[in-house]
Amino acid sequence: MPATEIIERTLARGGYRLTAPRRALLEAMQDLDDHFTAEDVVTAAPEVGRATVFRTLRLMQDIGVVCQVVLDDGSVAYRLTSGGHHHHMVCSQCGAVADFTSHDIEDVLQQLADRTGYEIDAHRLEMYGRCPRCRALPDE
Amino acid sequence: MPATEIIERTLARGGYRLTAPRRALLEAMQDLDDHFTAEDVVTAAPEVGRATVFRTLRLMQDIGVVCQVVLDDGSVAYRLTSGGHHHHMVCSQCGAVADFTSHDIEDVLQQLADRTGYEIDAHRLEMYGRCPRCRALPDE
DNA sequence: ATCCGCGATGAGAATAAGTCTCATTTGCAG
DNA sequence: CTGCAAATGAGACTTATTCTCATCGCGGAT
Ligand SMILES: [Mn+2]
Ligand SMILES: [Mn+2]
Ligand SMILES: [Zn+2]
Ligand SMILES: [Zn+2]
Repeated sequence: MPATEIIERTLARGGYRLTAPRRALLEAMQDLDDHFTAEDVVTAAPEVGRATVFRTLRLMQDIGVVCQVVLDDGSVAYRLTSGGHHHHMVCSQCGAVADFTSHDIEDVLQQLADRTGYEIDAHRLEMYGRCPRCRALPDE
Repeated sequence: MPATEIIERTLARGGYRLTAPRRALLEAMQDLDDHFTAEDVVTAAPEVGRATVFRTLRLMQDIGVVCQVVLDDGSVAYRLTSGGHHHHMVCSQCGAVADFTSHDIEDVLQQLADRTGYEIDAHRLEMYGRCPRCRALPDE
């Protein structure tokens, strides 16, 4: 949950202009669910042009403020992120996404690289299941 | 690299009809690269209807004959698979995809689940980097 | 404070990607 | 062989994303 201010500073640091549309989109994304589609953003910020939404989404990914989540049906959603490498756990019941990091996972991947001769310089791990809260619920 | 025959048996086992279009698409996919888009298949099998290509792609995923690969730009490609749970390593230089399985990874994920209280019933891991062959090449 | 250049924007068209409809075909169980 | 439910395909349709280009406005320089 990155503060608007931090994000704006990140933008500036990258040499990007701090424009009204970018501010508006940022705010819109913060008001949206924990993950959202490009179209959600278009709808949530009708005053901003469609092209700008897509451009901004890409920009924010580049500077690490927004990340992609691959849902279990293969579709992609976006999500504000506090930056840094991490993974996702998507609850199939309530739809919530949680961020995860794990040294163990990174270690195992490094070992895999060593063992196979591949040079892994990025990876993506998405997990699907049920969150503790949903598991605790009575119902089916 | 599953033999056509095995796939056809898998189809039959699932109670699906062994139709000419399905045969044609299967052959087309085998002739394509190690991964391909839906559009690639449409092009490679012009005699088969567009809708059937998409339907068949989904069907083959359902029966485990085709899997999705999430590329590093977030786009999705398809790939014939010998079935079973596995992960991908995508070479950013030559584009080749290799399948991977690792007990260590599965173990670590199970531990993560235990520790966090999440119930993980599926996951997706894609790795990006360079394959041994490309690393061995002289050039930049 | 003002200016100016270039990055950024938006309306809308264009393209890409995937889905739907429904009349016709066809695999295959009986 | 027959009958019929499953499967197909043409092409329209919907949805997603990119492109174009005239105009705008952020922010470094003065
Ligand atoms: Mn990781
Ligand atoms: Mn796995
Ligand atoms: Zn949940
Ligand atoms: Zn390679």
